[in-house]
Amino acid sequence: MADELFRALADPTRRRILDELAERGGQSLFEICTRLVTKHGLGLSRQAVSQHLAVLEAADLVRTRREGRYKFHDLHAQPLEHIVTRWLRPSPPEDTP
Amino acid sequence: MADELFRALADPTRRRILDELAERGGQSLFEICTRLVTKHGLGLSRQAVSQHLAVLEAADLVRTRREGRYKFHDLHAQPLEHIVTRWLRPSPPEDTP
DNA sequence: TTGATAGGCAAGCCGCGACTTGCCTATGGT
DNA sequence: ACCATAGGCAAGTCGCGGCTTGCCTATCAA
Repeated sequence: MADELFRALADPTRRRILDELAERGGQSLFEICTRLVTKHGLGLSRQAVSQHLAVLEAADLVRTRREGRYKFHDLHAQPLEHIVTRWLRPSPPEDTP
Repeated sequence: MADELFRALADPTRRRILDELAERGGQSLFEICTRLVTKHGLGLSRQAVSQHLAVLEAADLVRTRREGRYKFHDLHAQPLEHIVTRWLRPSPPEDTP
């Protein structure tokens, strides 16, 4: 669980996606894709973004809802609390690699 | 800067090292090495740990001080605050189903 | 129904990161 | 002086992760 969280955060593109969803929730795959290209100047394919979103969803950092042929993505920052409670406030370690 | 921070946190062994230094600061390379092997049951060489510490030091998550032929390592959790201020602060906490 | 749109699946390429191996420097005890 | 200890450096192996390519399914509008 913590493994997937930190793995998801390891990639700079995925962090950009989190930034995007933080400032504007409920975006579809194509919205995120075009915004990353235009606003952030990143050149990546739709599938690349799709795979990034899958990793973020596996880490529970992004929640999705389907409506018709659209799939909307929302940021879910709560798992980040674990990082704070692990080292910023001393607490027993909990990792299972 | 943020790049090195998240890259450092991506590896489970490095997280273990942070846990170790959190519960007992000022350890040398060999101390960390033996503790990881005995307490956590990890099998890694001295050089592996040394390289991990270098990554953690580059991310400013570990501060070191030399004394004679010893090099002591201490946890420096302050960079983790950036994670909180990046996604946790801007958006208030959500529901937890 | 047809075509366009939104998204998914799977195989493959490729570079980076984790780890090892071998050798080197330096400090300190005796 | 000698040798053990503490650590560093560099090259090499190897698997995994990011990305592409190609094709497939599903939904909606005309």
